[in-house]
Amino acid sequence: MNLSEREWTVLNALWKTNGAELGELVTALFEETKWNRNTVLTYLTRMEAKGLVTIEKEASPHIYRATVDRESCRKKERRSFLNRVYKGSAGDLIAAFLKEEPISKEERDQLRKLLDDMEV
Amino acid sequence: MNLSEREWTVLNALWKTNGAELGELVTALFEETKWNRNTVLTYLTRMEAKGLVTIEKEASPHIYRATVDRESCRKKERRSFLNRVYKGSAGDLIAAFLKEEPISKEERDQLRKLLDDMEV
DNA sequence: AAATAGATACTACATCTGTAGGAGGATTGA
DNA sequence: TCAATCCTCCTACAGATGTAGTATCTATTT
Repeated sequence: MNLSEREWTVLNALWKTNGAELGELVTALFEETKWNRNTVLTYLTRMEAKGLVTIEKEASPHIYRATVDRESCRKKERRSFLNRVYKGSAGDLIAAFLKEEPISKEERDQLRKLLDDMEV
Repeated sequence: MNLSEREWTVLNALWKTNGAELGELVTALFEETKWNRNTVLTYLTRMEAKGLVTIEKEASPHIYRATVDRESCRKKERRSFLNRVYKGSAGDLIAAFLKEEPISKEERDQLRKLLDDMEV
């Protein structure tokens, strides 16, 4: 299954920590989202049921951690985005981001290098 | 609101036409999705309620058209994807696609040109 | 010990999504 | 003209999502 918007938000918070208590997560998320504490708890519980999160229940307070890793979630999301929105045309996709988003000099050089490495 | 996966599928079909009848859409979508005719109709109806589609009801059979244009939908989706998955880091996003997706020589040249044009 | 603040569990509820089924009118091909 | 198709409308229903409220238990602070 694809992650929902909110699940991404929760996971982004979890990935910053190496296991966190509810209170920490609530605080960390509050600024961005204004979520109620129980809202966060509901997300965590549901995400545990889906296998996205583990809850260490022996600890008190419980410790919450992501069980999925960021890069593989990103990868799935890239696939989905590419096919859904660009019908698989990565060139168009990249060009659109390039035109629209500010990219630093260093990043540009790095991207050029990636392109050049493909010329073999 | 973001478009759902299925809404993208329907819109992709609509954008290929310049107004289509239900039967045409059902046929066009069937190969990819195997959707039941009424499923398609439900999507179209709901999408009309959301303002994504217009239904020309004077015509019989009705004519269905997208009211949103592809590029602006793509743009919204890019924003959403970039922030959700890459927290705004376009460089990382582009690098990931570059590394992973096959890009033709022509596209590479075009992307290089885009990069070079930014060097001013 | 009583009040307070956190944490957890359980429940709730409106929407949105995905996926049709059935009824009834319109069209058309035999 | 009668059956076979389409088309549109209306209804349904389960599961996912977004967002908490309540009740309870447990440390902690006064």
